Amino acid sequence: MDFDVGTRLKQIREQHGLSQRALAQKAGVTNGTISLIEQNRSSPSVSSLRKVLQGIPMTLAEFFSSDDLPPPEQIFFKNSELVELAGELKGTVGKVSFRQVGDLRGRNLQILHERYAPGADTGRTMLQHESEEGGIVVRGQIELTVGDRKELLGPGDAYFFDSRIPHRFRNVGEEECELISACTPPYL
Amino acid sequence: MDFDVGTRLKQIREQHGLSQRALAQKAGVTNGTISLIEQNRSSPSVSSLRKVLQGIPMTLAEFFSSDDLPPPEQIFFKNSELVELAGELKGTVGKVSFRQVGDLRGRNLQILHERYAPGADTGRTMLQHESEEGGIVVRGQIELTVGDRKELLGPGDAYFFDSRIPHRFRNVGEEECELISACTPPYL
DNA sequence: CTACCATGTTTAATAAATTAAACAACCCCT
DNA sequence: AGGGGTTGTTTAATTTATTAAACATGGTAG
Repeated sequence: MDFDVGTRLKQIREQHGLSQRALAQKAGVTNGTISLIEQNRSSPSVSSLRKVLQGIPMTLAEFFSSDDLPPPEQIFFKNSELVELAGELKGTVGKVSFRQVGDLRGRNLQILHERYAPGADTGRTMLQHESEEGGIVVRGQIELTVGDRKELLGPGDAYFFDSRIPHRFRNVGEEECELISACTPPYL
Repeated sequence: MDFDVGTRLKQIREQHGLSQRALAQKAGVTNGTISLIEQNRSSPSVSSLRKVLQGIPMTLAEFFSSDDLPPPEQIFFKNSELVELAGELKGTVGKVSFRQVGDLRGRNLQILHERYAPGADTGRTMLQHESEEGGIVVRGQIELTVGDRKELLGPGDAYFFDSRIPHRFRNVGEEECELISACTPPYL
């Protein structure tokens, strides 16, 4: 957990086009404080940091959520690629199957049970919400396009991607398609 | 941005079954420090807070991403109670159905596609991970017990609850049960 | 009931963050 | 060139957090 508070603050401040003094005034601290923090020569109290971030403005959660999470490398998962977790669950009785999509270190997720009529199509290409989404196909087939990758997914197949990448769902079959998905943070 | 650091820390510490002294030792600070922070009588420096959280362990981002969501009041959702979102999605073409489980303000979620053989049963009653979980039944029937509430869920029905509440899944039918769930933060 | 061990709280001494003000460097303008 | 304005940095004084140790409470065994 080596979080570089100083560099992070400087980065954010400059991204907002603020000088140390300008930010200091809006935040109600002195410019010296900002300087020392950015050099990591003092570790601000959270109350100070909160004041500083109020001048941005930005929440503490946003500040520390700068683990610019690299987009997961694997996007499409075939049925057999789902990770079975039942074996690692303690206290289970009988035959239980828990199968996980990818190696998620998820964020806020919205669970969706989606159905697509034959020929149905979502033209959604851009998301302002920085979010991730994933899902599992239950019935039928769906053509999923994510960036420059395209895949036809059938029952048991799954997907997981950063939804800032343009994407699209199309039911190219003649059967209704049913899938269950999750999105983080919630799409609506 | 009124983040209650003290209350938050106390909450987390107790959820992990640690005393102030136990946490202090693991973190490399004194018990008095923990006490004062929890009473909001001192605002820790982020370096101190980082040390404390390392004893949990927990990242700063996770710590501040605690918009203490009150446990959702509704636990069981009948098929018809799922919230249809397709109408609010812009740019869709054709017949698309997006149905959401509850009014989630989710956190880190783990997506699971679960199957239960007839008679299968999870005896899991306690979770140390503060987490939420939810899911949708795809096939078969499952008896879900959450705290003092019990419900038999069939295809299309769903659930959503705070998994710190003792809970249990039982397939009481003669058919295999299949459901898709999500858990936040990841269970394993 | 008493002794003991764990818990959280408080207090004076110490260490560290924050301030206020001065310093140095840079750019722009006349 | 030389002001006037800005930038970020530094330094001594002050405020605040942190420590170490004592205090108070609660439960439990003997």
